Amino acid sequence: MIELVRYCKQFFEGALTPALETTMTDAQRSGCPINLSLEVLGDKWSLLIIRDMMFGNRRHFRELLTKSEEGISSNILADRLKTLLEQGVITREDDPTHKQKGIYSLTEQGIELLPVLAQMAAWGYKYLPVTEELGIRARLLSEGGPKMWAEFMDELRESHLGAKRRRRSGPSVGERLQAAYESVVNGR
Amino acid sequence: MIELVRYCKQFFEGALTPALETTMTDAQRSGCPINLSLEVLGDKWSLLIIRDMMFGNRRHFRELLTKSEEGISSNILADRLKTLLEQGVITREDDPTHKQKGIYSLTEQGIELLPVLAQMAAWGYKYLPVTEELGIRARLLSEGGPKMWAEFMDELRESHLGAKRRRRSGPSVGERLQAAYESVVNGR
DNA sequence: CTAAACTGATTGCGAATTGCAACCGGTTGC
DNA sequence: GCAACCGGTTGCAATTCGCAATCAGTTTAG
Repeated sequence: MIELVRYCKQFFEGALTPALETTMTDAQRSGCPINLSLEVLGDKWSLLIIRDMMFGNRRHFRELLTKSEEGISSNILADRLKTLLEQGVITREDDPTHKQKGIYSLTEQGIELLPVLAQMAAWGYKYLPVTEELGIRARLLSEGGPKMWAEFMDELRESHLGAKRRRRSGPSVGERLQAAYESVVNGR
Repeated sequence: MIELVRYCKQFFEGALTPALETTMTDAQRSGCPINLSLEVLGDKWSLLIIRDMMFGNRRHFRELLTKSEEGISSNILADRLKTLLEQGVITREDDPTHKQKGIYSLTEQGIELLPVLAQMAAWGYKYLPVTEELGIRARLLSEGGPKMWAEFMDELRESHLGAKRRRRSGPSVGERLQAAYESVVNGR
């Protein structure tokens, strides 16, 4: 793995355009899919940002900053958003209603992180000291299984990618999760 | 969350025994299952160690250290093994054949990280520049689906927990994954 | 029209974490 | 008895993290 880095270095050194150099800064340790995923998402914040975008409908910088349960700081948030943008997990576009606001959206690649989050949530729910309010979504998603995940991903494709979705009867998965959360918060 | 930390600090400060201090170092940021999972596994190495224990049959310190595709350093490995032990993801016992060797095993909690790894591998395989050799396991696991995962987890329960497993016909999932990997390495 | 609040960030700085190499005492195999 | 191997530990430099303060431009309230 280190050999590979050395190889890349001697191969590219001095011959890179600045533009390429900035995109090649990530020296990958191996071509293993788990390792590559961890190099993109393997820290304490990236997946939390994705979580908030998926389940909390946070689409603006300030929303992600202040409505975060864990209290991310602004420089970390800015850095992670930049990385996720570069990796193609999210996109950013200007908000037409406010010249400074940006709207962050999940890409298809980002939406397909839902099963990862769902499995991670199920594991945490089973083995870690999860709060009742914050665990209810994990429980419902786990019970709903891959079928529910697929439905939720379809909803995300609608709200983040603008994809048309065939109409369903009854409340959406997102609405059901939110309602369940609120009913726990309000003491049932 | 920060308030909680401050509260704990003023509550415990100066009144902690050293023993309690070492076990209370982890100040959790929130009771969200995803966050709690990330506080245990949210770094670049922990899940790679689990991966090597699951798919590479690495059970000793030196095996994990030297046969790692990515080249983990010994202090990091020691630190992560300690954390995973404390969190109940793995266990350690003395190797009866060698007074210095320890045998690390996955607990049931650790074995149930397989779906997380499988989803992460599937995502990486789909979206990241995965090597053919190192991607073949991810492809087979993805195609095999939850049924194959469950079978593999049963095999892990046998090799790590000493659980009895009802006999199956044909090669095990572990053997099939290994054979597929080798056939790719040997140029088919 | 002006002041306050809000926008998405950036900067500075101390503290914690990481990565690397060297090293350690004890054990095993030859 | 001696080299190789065992699971780690230590020292140190470099990077990253977390926090608070700050910034320039934008919107809103009075």
